[in-house]
Amino acid sequence: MTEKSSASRVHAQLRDMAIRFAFKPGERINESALTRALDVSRTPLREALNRLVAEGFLTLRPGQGFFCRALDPQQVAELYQLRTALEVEALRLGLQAEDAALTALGAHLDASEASYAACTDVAELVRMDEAFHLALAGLAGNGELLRMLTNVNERIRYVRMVNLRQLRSGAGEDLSAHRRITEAVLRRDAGAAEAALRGHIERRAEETRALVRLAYSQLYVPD
Amino acid sequence: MTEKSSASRVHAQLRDMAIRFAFKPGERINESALTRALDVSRTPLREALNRLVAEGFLTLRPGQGFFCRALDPQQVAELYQLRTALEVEALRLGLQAEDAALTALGAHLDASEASYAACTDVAELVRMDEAFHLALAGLAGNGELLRMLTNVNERIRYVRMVNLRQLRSGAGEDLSAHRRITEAVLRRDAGAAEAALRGHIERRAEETRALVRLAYSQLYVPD
DNA sequence: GTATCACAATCTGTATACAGCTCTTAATGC
DNA sequence: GCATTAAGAGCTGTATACAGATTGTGATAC
Repeated sequence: MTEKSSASRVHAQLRDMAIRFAFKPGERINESALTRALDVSRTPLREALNRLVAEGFLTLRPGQGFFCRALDPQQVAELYQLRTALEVEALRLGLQAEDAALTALGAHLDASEASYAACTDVAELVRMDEAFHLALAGLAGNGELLRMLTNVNERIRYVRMVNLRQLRSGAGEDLSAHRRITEAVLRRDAGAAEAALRGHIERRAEETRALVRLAYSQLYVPD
Repeated sequence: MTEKSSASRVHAQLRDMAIRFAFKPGERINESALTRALDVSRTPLREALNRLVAEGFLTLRPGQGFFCRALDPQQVAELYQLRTALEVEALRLGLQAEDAALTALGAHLDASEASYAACTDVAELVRMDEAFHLALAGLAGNGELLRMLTNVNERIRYVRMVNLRQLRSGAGEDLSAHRRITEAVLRRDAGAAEAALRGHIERRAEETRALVRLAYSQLYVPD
């Protein structure tokens, strides 16, 4: 069953590790240690690392090797703005989709709403949250846009998990945000849909911004 | 003076080649030939190729190697939509910038308008066009957004050159589009600025779409 | 003339080897 | 005790070697 190449397999593994900050922010990545951990030679390992650099998960300092990306408020804020840009434009485009696609989105929400409210696993929660937003953005039928949005999502997934954990433990989560967006979409009300979506993302961005600023010390929880 | 690593140097060279479609769309890339042409071994070459895959310039078919990206109307349309998404949101954010930054954009336009109208070199024309849009997007102060926009620009630069060449030889170029956008920005008129920018990009996208569809056969001009 | 199959050449993907640089550490001088 | 420095280990970046797969070619059968 090990059909795929070592490089792509290692690339997927390393991306998962980078998403969950298995490498600490700013940390240097030891290639020799990784070859032992992942049981590959340095050639495919470095090919995967180079791809992760291009994807924004790592940086490469010449002569010093690969480092994990930083995790500062500025970077997170920028990525949330990027997410807004992509999702809002995708929404505009998606409103041109045919009725069947829109009602499918509504059905998706109806089906997942209950399990979303009942879910206690934060990772699963984020997965469902991302799934809704990706389904919404998918209405645009733009593969490149979806690819970039997926990349942005992966790069902020960690702080998004912390954000949702906080919301669940605290008081403030607004479970009807997705519903309001979806209803505006079903009405093909572009103004209301865009306002709801933009407000939803920016609210989460603001929460996360405060989180990253104030709680940086406990933001990284080692295994 | 050869300070930088082979891999990054080769990466820059290959990106330039990919931008100008020195590799034909869909063409398979012969690594051995490239090692001779660029005078490096396959290891840094393949590291650079892997980064270009992540950047969207190439694709990698398992067991068959690297291929140049396609050049089909759908792909181009998607990238133009992506450009709209990024630039429009950057404009929204940029309107919050301080006066000095806005007037600097106006000065940039004043300074370049004459040479833009007089310029006959299409490559230089595209460079100036991109420079204006990047300066506009730069007002947002979002490095990640600018990075993605730069990548999108590089991937559509070839068709943009063809588009501008056609506009210059024909009748239709609207040289005042940038001016109208800038004036709305200086007035901090968000609605007018967004409408002008969106209309400008979508007009060019539509021209390019027709171009790619109808003139695909002469779109690729080998050296 | 067309399809099938075998063989050879070529290419991809990976492992390994090695040169040069970087960082650490220990020793020395003050 | 502290800064400086020199030696050593470890690491990065690149070249090369090799196994397996793929593609192209030519022969053969029909």
